[in-house]
Amino acid sequence: MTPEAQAGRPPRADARRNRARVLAAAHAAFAAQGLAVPLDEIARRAGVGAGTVYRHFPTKEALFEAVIVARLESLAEQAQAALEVPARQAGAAFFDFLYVMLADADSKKDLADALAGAGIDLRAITVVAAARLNASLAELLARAQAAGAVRHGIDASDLHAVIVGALAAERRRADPQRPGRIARMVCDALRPATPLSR
Amino acid sequence: MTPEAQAGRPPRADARRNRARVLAAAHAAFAAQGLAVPLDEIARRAGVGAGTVYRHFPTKEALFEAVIVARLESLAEQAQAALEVPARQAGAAFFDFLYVMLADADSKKDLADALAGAGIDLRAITVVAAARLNASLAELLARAQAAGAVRHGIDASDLHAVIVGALAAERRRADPQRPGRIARMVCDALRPATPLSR
DNA sequence: GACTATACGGAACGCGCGCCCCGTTTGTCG
DNA sequence: CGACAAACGGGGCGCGCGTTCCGTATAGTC
Repeated sequence: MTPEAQAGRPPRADARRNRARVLAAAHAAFAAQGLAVPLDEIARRAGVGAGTVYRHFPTKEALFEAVIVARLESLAEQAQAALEVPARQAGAAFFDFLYVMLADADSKKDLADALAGAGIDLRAITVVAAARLNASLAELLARAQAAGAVRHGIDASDLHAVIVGALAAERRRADPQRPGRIARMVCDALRPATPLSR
Repeated sequence: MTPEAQAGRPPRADARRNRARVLAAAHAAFAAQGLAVPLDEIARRAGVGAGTVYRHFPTKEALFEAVIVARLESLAEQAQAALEVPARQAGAAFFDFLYVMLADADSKKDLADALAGAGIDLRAITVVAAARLNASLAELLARAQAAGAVRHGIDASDLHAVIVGALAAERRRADPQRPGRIARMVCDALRPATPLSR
């Protein structure tokens, strides 16, 4: 349609800088307090006015989506990378990634809220990012099961549910001394029963 | 102080009935939608006016607390009952109660929210009820461990975290076809490793 | 250094919801 | 059946927060 319009001219330097600041502040604020955080506080943290936030993101939900999509895409990339291992290491790759995912989201309210769909209806973009992550996750799971490292009888949706649960559990305790304790239990739950593995 | 005042005369019949209605409606509403549900909707569901709700419960949070305390006390009673078994059945008693607890809270948002402390600061009464439940739970766990039915190396706080997580996971999927699937996985995670038990 | 489009900040608006008030209804007791 | 207190209900107030608007500041350009 209007190629010059959709390309536009590059945004001003301070605009780019402020956009980045807002995203970072929103990431921190959402992670710490979930969706409940007032938008004014995000603006304050970013050192900008409320109006500036709205020029970059049309709505608060859009801002939240942007933060979540960024995190989901980061996770999806790592999952993709985990698929690049030989079949024999499929089990290790699966569990390693699970640890990464749970550790990344440790004490972060936003991802858990988003995955749990707490109150908000996820928009198309978010769904796309989540779908990519889920696809990789399902593939990792299937390969780990084929390699005998993960029990049969569970599917991707079970895995998804368990991950959401583990996220909620980890964030609940917020125990910096022993991070990943829940993650270890979950991983044990996924493994086929073996003679005492510890 | 004023014994006639604190005893008072028995409340009117319709007052008792309406109080019960409000509690039931609040239970359903909170379970279905969490804290987010507007108070007017609870009143509407109960078939009363908003003013009536406030005459029985001074604040929305108090109403929420009343609902939660009722559920916690019910669970605490069942946990207490589960302690009445011989030591040899400690493992079964523990897992049975875990199933009850997870099943009871299946697809109920309120309990999970309350246990997770989502946004609200729990008041003294709630804490008392939760403490009683936790004490019984810890005792059940200890006995099950002593009986060799549950692995060592986890404590009551681990258990608590896992339960919160499982609640979140169960409520996420809301799959009426296969209830308790997460619960089964969690129970497997708690058991000491054994030759394939399924 | 001046000019313009772009971006900024924060005051102002509207809405939703928790909470309160008061005219009306209803249960209870003589 | 009549009278009085207890309880009801829903309209209204105030606040918090998402969103918008516009006067001001500043990056980019000649």
